[in-house]
Amino acid sequence: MIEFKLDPKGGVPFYRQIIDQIRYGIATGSLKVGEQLPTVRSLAVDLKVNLNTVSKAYKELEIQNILETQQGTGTFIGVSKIQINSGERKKKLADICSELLSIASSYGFTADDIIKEIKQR
Amino acid sequence: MIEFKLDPKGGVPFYRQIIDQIRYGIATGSLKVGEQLPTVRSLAVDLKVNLNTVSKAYKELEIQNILETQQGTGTFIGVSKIQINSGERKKKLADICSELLSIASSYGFTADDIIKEIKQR
DNA sequence: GCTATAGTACTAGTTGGCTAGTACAATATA
DNA sequence: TATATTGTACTAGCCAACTAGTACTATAGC
Repeated sequence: MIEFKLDPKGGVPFYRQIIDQIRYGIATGSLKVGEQLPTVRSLAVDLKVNLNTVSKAYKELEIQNILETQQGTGTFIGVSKIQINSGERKKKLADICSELLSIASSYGFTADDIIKEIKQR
Repeated sequence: MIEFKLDPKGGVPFYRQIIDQIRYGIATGSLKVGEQLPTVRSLAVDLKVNLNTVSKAYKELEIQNILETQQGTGTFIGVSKIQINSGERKKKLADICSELLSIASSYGFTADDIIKEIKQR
């Protein structure tokens, strides 16, 4: 189970906040494989947003093979990728690093700068 | 000097592409301190965009203390921050790393994962 | 001072992302 | 099979980001 919360400020869209919280829940173990998520309607009511907003979040996570949905039944944490497919996982990490490294380099920072900074934490 | 180029595809706004290219030019040494940039008009004609688009890029870089503009004279690479103000530089690096860490952690990656990935390059 | 050249300001149109309203379709279960 | 429950599809409105058009202001240099 997991407690959802939305922050209207900060500019992060609602559907993305939902996505992040589910991802984080899975990553930290609060959400387990096979567990059922709240229905789009109940979560929508709970968070006081439209059910399409919740639906959009679920849908995106389903595309990423993280959730599995069955009309009439509900939405569940998928057995599939996040823990299993280490190939895709590696690629994702590589993507994230590439993105941020290119930003950093446009500011004149090197990979070493970043590593040093991260290690300090 | 530097050769500007815009990519209409990819979704990166024109003004941001201009910013990135100037930053990159400074970081790599193609643009030197005190050097004059193309005028907003000439660069606008060159890139086939509105002069306001170029102006927006220059203005943003001026706010960041990277460029210095003088109405009637032109726009120049500033002597100031990018090389000198190491305080702001440090903060920028910290920001970038925070961003990187938070995105990565939402995917379940740790700081060590990131460091490993970056070192491989 | 006059004029060319440089940046600035104001306005407006377009577009895409986000959210909501509402109707539809599929499944479970009694 | 009837009905409740679940996800889906389609449409529309809002808003911010982006770009452009056009007029204005400041400086250089003759």
